[in-house]
Amino acid sequence: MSEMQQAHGLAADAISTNGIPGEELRVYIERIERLEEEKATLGQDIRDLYLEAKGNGFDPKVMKEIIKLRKKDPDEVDEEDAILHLYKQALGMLNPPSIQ
Amino acid sequence: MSEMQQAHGLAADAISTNGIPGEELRVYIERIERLEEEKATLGQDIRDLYLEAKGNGFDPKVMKEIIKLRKKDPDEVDEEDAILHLYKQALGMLNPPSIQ
Amino acid sequence: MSEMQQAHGLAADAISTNGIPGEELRVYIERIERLEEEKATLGQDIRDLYLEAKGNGFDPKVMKEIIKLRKKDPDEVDEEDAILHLYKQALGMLNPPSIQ
Amino acid sequence: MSEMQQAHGLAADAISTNGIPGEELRVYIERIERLEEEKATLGQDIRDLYLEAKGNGFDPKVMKEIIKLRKKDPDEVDEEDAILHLYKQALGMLNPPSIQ
DNA sequence: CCGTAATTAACAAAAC
DNA sequence: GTTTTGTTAATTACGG
Repeated sequence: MSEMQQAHGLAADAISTNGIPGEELRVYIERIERLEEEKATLGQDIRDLYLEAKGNGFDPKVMKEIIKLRKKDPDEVDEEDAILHLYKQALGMLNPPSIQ
Repeated sequence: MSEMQQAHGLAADAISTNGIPGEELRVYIERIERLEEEKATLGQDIRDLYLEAKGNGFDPKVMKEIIKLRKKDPDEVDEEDAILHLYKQALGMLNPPSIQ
Repeated sequence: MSEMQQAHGLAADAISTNGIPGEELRVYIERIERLEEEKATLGQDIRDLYLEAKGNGFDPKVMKEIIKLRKKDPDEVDEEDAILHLYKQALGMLNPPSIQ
Repeated sequence: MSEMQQAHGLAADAISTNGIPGEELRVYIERIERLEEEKATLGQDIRDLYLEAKGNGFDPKVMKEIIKLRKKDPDEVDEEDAILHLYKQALGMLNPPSIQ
């Protein structure tokens, strides 16, 4: 068996005249296209949900921030917040203590 | 009925002490997180498929190019190719005619 | 200087045989390439600075966060922080009051 | 000399009460902000040039493609084009030979 | 060197 | 309509 046939794991008649196993390639392409379509649908669903939430008085931008925070380890978040706070102090970026 | 209750369409007892209808917000957040999870799973599936194709001798980068082309209107593609070719000519970027 | 102009003795019109004014196009391309080169150099300088700061004990990620905050209007930042805080309250995401 | 002073290479009086050498941090931040500003200016200049070229009849999208090609090794470009052509053949995506 | 993470550029969508 | 904003894709840099 030739190297190319071994590489692609296909019978000889699945190989196009140019040496590319077109059927195998087509199957990969179509499976990926199908998955990307589903992914795009979910993206649209998510966008719709944010719009609906916005219509009900919620702030999508802040919702996204919440979701981002919930994905992270709380300890990591606290740690990073602490460093950020130190840097703000060192740079005089903090609001007056009365509103902390 | 208060303005906020009207805006959010919720019964009084669904409103947190801070004025945010927490349950409604939580439901939105959790629905979005669920959809994002499914979306991420599909993204992983697509990556896996590219890896499998690569293992079988295909070039993922070129596959992506193919998929991008298939999404476009063929006439658009031809049109843009034609302009690109003109620009290459004008800039002397073309290979010798023998291999065109 | 354009080869084509020399070859064809074209002057003001500078139009290639394919109808594209190659000299004008080339000038645009080269000006853009020059600017992109300078832009890339600055990007490298910035990366070097972050590395140097990291070597001196600073956290580049937090520095980036600081820089992002300094670009925004402080009132906007405070406003958004306030909403974020309300949402966290409503979702029970706040740490115990003792460490607020 | 304390560990922190060594790490930051600063005299004791440059250290804020919270342990962060604020002056050193501020200098880094401001240098980076300056460089980013210059970088943004170049980005705007590039955008302006594309707009001007567009106003003179050139296609910015194709110009970008040209610039991308000129950055790459020509052999790489040819190689990838060849694979793309093979895949198109194998998938029946080629135009009739008469217009190749 | 490979996979991962982060930056950047391209594209699409939505606000004004 | 255009102009910004947000999302997605791709390149690049980094660490294992």
